[in-house]
Amino acid sequence: MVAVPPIQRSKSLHEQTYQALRTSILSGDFAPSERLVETQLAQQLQVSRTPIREALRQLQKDGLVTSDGSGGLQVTSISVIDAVQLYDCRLALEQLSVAGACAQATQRQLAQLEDYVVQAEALVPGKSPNLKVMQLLNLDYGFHRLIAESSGNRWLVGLLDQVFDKMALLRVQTTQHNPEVLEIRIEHRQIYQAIAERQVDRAVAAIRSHLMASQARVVGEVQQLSTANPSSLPGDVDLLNSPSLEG
Amino acid sequence: MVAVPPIQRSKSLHEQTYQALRTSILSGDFAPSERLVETQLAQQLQVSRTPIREALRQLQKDGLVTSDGSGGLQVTSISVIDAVQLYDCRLALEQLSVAGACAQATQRQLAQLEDYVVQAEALVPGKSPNLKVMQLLNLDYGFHRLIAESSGNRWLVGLLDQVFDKMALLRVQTTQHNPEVLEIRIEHRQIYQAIAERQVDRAVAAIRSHLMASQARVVGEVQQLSTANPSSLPGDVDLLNSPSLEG
DNA sequence: ACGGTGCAATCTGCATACAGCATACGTAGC
DNA sequence: GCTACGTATGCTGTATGCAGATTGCACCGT
Repeated sequence: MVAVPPIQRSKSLHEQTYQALRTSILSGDFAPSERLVETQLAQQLQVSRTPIREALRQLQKDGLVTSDGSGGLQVTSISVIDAVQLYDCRLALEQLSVAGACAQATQRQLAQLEDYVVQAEALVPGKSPNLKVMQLLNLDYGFHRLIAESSGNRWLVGLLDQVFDKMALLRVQTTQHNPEVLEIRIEHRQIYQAIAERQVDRAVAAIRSHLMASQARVVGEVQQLSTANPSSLPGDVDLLNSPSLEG
Repeated sequence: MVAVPPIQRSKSLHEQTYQALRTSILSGDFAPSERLVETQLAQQLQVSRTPIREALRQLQKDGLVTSDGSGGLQVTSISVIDAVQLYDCRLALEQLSVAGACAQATQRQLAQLEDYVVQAEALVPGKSPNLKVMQLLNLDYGFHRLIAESSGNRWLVGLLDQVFDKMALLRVQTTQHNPEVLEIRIEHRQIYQAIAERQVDRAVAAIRSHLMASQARVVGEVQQLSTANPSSLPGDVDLLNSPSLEG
């Protein structure tokens, strides 16, 4: 009996549809408040409405699409308030994440984490700034997600993924490209070093200051953007009453 | 123009189906590892397979049902390890929850919180212990959920709900009824008082000790149950390597 | 010109039909 | 008797058809 690898079975259409729509949404391929019409999507993706509907239900659970009152669906719109609250959730979860990673990360995972840090640091400044920022944000996502995985807490990874998705959505809806984001490379190295040395307190402190700085960057940028172009974004109110990242 | 109230429109079948199945699952109406067959469910609920499928996709996203390898779905089975990890997530989130509630809870919400505490304390010991524990656990759920709502963080509520669902699932799968759970009434009052007095540090400390105690109760009970009846539950391993509620 | 009514187009919700696949069972060959 | 193959049954995945609802528009009346 020779070792015959199992044939690659293409995933179900509703799964592929889900991935395709999710990617499109997170790439900003849909205009804000554009209605997602099943028949149109079905025609574009060349499938029937049935897998489309199932994919849309999943996206709805993800919070990436929202019912618009009477049956219709549209891409969820993330406000500044949402961003602040999402960062609060993210900080709460990622503190657990780094603590778990300090205790549980394997050598292999630590090496991968360092690789993310090094890759980000190696991004040459010559390139087009936007592309560079894009790549940096991808590395940022991978770094944080790997920390969560390293904690060994399967549920934590799932919860954080949901938060990440919505933050990515905010990003495409505001097209952030603040040059200050380059700072995260320094912050990432500090987080990595603390984890690699298994120093829980330092790691928690590092992730906290990283996320608080990120939150401030995002809020600042979005508010600047919404004052330059008023009424283009929801939730443009003062944030001073929020508990925002305390504790 | 007299005020005519809008007619009550019954929700869509897939929504009703979702609610019905969710309730059934969290009530333990399905045998562990029993396969959920679309056609059977459709026949029982007297609807076609289409709304059933949409409801099942949602439940899958909720983590309440899981694919069993080849297309089939079954109720998710929660192990002791999962319980520990879920409590870790829950603690991370609920610390944010109480901190937010300290800052944001309205007088009305505080009154409702106190009502939960009082109702729990008033549960007469005469009743059948199981019924009493059941009622207490319902009050427990309402108490914690209202704290999350009081924080004003809409995403936090959603994330916590997901955690609560899985813990409820664990409960029905292990039929916990540890008499020690009566302790939570004392712990709840302490949490409530700290929130009512807007003392963030005390509230965070109170929720932490409450959840750590709950985690210990649940783990102890499940492990006792699994040693009494070995191999009836998954994940019966030592937990000493887990980061478990540190930080 | 303006408001209201009726109609047409479009979309969602649901049911059903059909095809492919997995599993279980029975049967034939050894 | 045991293994291996063929077959039958049941379930999932997908497409499609139909009914009800919503929206936009045109037409009519004032």
